[in-house]
Amino acid sequence: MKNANFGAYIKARREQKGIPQRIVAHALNVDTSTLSKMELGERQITISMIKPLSESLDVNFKDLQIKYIAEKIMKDFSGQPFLNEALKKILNEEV
Amino acid sequence: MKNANFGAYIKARREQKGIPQRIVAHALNVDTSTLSKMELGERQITISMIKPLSESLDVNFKDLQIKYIAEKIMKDFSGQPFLNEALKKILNEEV
DNA sequence: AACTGCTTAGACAGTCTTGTCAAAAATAGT
DNA sequence: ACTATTTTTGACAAGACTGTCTAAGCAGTT
Repeated sequence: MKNANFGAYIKARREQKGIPQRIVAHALNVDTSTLSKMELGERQITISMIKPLSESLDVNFKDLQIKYIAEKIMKDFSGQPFLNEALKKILNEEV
Repeated sequence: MKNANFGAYIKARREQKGIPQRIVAHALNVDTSTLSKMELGERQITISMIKPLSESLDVNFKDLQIKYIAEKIMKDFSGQPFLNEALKKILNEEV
């Protein structure tokens, strides 16, 4: 897992499809200024934005949510000695 | 994983050992008012506090970190349909 | 009752984060 | 070059959050 930036990924996807910020910003109920900052990592993207993001960008919701969550966790906890054990604990208890 | 509260757990442990807030608060470089609020869930406990917490409370660091991280992740993402897949993704890539 | 130590509550200023606005900068289309 | 559209920037007010201080509440002791 690279220290990838989710905002940059969103931006790349959006440009790939030729969709202007205007469209995506509207789906998120923010203005383009806010979306621009999200893409540049200057504003947080919240978990509740993943659905409208996936829809307005026409990308797979499942993949996007997985990517988002994984990156967020790595951002918060990468380098912690027992991160893996914590993840396993959740997986085991969440049966 | 119950919707357990980490602060409450810390508090229970501390009382179990008969350690006053004064001691733990000093280890964390905060005053007892702040620690009280942490125990009651009115202030955040950060990952960097886990080490001094484990030391001042004489509890196993590994267990405490695992518990802290697992609860934090559940707090942020429980209910998300693809949380498990995101955790597996991290575990697979972090070899 | 008074005293001691422990814990909690409320108020507070300081800091950080948020989304918006207006303007500037960059890009594309003609 | 000009125009229209898109994107970024900086400033800003509003709100949330942090740790501290002070004082209150509580239990035990003398």
